[in-house]
Amino acid sequence: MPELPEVETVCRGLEPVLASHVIAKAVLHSDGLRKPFEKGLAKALAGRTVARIARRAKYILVYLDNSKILVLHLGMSGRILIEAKGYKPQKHDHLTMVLDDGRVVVFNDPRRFGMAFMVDEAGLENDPAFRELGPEPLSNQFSGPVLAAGLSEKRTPVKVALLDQHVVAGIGNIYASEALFLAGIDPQRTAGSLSRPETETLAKAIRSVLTKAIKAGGSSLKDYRKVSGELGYFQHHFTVYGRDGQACPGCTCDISKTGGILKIPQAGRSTFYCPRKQA
DNA sequence: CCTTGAACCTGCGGGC
DNA sequence: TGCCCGCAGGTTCAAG
Repeated sequence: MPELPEVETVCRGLEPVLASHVIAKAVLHSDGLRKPFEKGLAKALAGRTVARIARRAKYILVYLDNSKILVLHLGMSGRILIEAKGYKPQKHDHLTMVLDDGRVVVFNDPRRFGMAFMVDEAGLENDPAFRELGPEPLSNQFSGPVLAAGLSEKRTPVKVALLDQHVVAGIGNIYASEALFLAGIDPQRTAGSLSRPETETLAKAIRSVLTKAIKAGGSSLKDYRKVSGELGYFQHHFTVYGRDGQACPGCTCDISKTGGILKIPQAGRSTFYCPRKQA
């Protein structure tokens, strides 16, 4: 679920709930996620006021009033829920924060690939998790030439390169396939073999795909919150991801002969593409 | 250095 | 109905 657009949607939903609010109490309900929780994490949060929420790559940054940041990563299965006063922790809840208005922010993650840790605001860019991150694809730090520079020396398939957070930050397995489809580029192409026009097209496709997904998330966020406190969960309509065997939009060929959209393994993960549009 | 593959976890759906 | 298998949107570490 959580790639850049989903994380961005969660951040936008979290902002009005947390910003300017006091974390009255924080409670850990497990030993940790990927790594054990730092000693004193709950204590470090208690009594702090949240200044603002931001996102970097797939990380949620909760800026506190003491120049420290609570960093959250949703991993594969992490969710943030906003629950009403009196909420009782449930299965796979790892961290809950009771706010000054009684509401409870819940970090739930069944697979425990997520993360939650503190970092000093001043040291954010030097933290191992952030130091080597590539450019934000929706910022003006990102462009065709920047993408070209990131891909040029790579011998991996371009799809695999897009998952490398050093090249560009925030793209995951879904949007890598989606962007390459939109750009009309074969995911099996060697990253370094792309021409300048192709990297330009791909950079634009990345921006387009992510922007549209955020827009979809933003609009569905409102609706979803009417029935549940979960932030950023919504059904996307993907063009190729998860649609193997189905017809590719724009293709007029006979699926019974072509097989439609293909699913292939790359670097241990599934890639979806149309061999006719992405040749 | 670069690249690949496995590991980390739980839950779910499909096939038998 | 139940069991077993493969698979899942991410990151990191070891080994080649």
